[in-house]
Amino acid sequence: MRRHPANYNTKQSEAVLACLAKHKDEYITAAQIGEHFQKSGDPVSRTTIYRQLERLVQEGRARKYTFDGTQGACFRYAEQPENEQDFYHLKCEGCGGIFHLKCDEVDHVSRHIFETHAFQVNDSKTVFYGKCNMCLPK
Amino acid sequence: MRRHPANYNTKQSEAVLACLAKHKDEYITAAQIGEHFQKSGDPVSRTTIYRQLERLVQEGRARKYTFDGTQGACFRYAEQPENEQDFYHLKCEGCGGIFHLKCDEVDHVSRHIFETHAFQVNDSKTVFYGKCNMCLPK
DNA sequence: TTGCGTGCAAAGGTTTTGCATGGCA
DNA sequence: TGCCATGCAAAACCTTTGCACGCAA
Repeated sequence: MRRHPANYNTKQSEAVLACLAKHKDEYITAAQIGEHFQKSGDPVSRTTIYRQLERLVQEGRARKYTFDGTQGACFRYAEQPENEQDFYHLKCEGCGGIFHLKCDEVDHVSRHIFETHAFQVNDSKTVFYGKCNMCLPK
Repeated sequence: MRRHPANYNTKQSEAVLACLAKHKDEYITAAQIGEHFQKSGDPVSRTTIYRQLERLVQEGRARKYTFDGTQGACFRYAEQPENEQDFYHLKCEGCGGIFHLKCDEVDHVSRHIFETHAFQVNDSKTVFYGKCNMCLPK
């Protein structure tokens, strides 16, 4: 039988996805997902978490990011937006927060870069580093 | 005696900086710097490389980046541009190449994000992920 | 002697892989 | 039986830290 994504899942697969959904837009790490399961009284091995995350990314149900972190580089994961819409990311170097940006002006620049500089921007992965409102001096 | 940056350097410090200069705009890793010294017949310990890189970044003579890599997250380093100018980065997800972008339109968006979305963009760290000319389908 | 750069070794992280087990069709 | 998800342990990385040594002021 040809498996469809919909029934290709196991308990842990769904659990990992549910965890990403619960921590919507938080861009959690594999370790954090592990802690989540630990607390919920149903621990899942780190290995399984990584394998499920990899699968979810392959299936287009999760996204993998490499944001600049304070303690070192590591991968972070988030749910794939349901409507497939793309948005830019603002990463605050002060508080570490990650914000979404949906903005026509940026879309315009994205097109401009493609037309003028022959580079096709993948909006959802693009990251503007900087300082958020709260972290700006004064 | 108060040391000045100019005479605060040792052989390895200069060597690391020279290596960054030699691999200009390549955004090399600590490991690659190590290989560079290995090949040149004058090996330097990994520890020293990291320490010199940290110092160079502190002194504003090098920049530290966290680019999304294929084989995992790690830090990459590059010379600080002599004229202190900032530019955006285009990271090709196909070939892994990193390109510089100096563009008024992007500068404009940078200001727009600050004025409208209250987020101050650090231009030199901002990364547009996507596909370069060579890697675009067709 | 004092300060500091250096390098070895070890530690602390994250992520991946090998292998045996167990569930389910 | 056969497939495959699971989990333990170990490996492979990257980066940082502790400690002792040696050079130069």
